[in-house]
Amino acid sequence: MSITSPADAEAELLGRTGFRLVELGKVALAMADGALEPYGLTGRHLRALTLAASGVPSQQGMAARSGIDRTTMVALLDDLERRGFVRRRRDPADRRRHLVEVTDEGKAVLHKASHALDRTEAELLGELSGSDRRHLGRMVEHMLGRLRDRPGLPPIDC
Amino acid sequence: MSITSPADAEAELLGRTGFRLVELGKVALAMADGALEPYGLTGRHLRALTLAASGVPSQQGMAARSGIDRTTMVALLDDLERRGFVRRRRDPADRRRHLVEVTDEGKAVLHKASHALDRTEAELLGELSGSDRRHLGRMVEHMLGRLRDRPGLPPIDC
DNA sequence: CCAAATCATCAGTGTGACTGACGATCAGTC
DNA sequence: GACTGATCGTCAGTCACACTGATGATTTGG
Repeated sequence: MSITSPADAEAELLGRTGFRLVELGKVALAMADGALEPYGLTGRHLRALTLAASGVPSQQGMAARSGIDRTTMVALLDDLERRGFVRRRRDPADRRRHLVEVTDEGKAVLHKASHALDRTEAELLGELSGSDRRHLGRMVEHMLGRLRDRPGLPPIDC
Repeated sequence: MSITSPADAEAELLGRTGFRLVELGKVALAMADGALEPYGLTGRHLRALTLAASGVPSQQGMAARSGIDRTTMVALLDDLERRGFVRRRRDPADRRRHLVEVTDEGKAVLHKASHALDRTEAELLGELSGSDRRHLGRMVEHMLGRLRDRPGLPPIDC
């Protein structure tokens, strides 16, 4: 399809499914950040906290795994530590490393944040039926699966 | 559902449809920027160019319509003008305003960019069937329709 | 024991958009 | 016609944010 009238140019750009998906992604991120805000967390903080909870050994390992820059990871963990959600401890087995362990407070906030995200997700998906949600999930999964290790794509650092 | 084991925490976060949608949006944006790059355009340049083509009168009107900051719009149009894609002219009816008109070169690049985005979209949607694509489009549309004028959401400035 | 590699960190840099101000112009009022 | 307030485009300064490159501490392998 080609551009027929000048006034259609905008509609043609904005109407693309790709553009809508970009828009939807931004809205979803904004909603998640909004839901996390009462806990003083951003999406990246949560990502870092989750990585710590999943037992990734070193900070650089967490950075590599998530695509977050290693120096940014330091700052994120600084925040989380200041708030008492994680604790850094030298790895006795390799004293270059810091073991990042989630405190009880960190676990509690992770739990609460998880529920907040559940509510956000419910709001995001709106009145979509169960089968619609499954279908959507499958299609998104399918697209991401094919594209994820496409050359030249930046890592998704959340 | 609650977190059962630490190792599941990451999967639970990353497996959410909301998170996947954020990821897909970022991938889609990166692909679009990649497709536009040969023409020296970014998504925002294209958005500005499209706004100019659709006949929005003033620069500030374009900014307001798109959510792009007014000073950023100046810079975008500076770029586009330097490349000869648009031309600024005082509005004779209101000499405060600049009429932004798309040059023939601008129209040509808009046309080529549109085709590039078509190809990107084909790659993004992959092997989804026609009915899947329609279903996806309807669902995305439905979600965006409900969420778009939700309070507190930032404008989508592309 | 030494060289190279790895880890966490930090200071400096750079990019990108926003804030606030400016001169120019217009619309409405007296 | 002069005055006031609003709007337009622009620019300089600022701010947030993440990245580059370097550093000291530590480990690993020869």
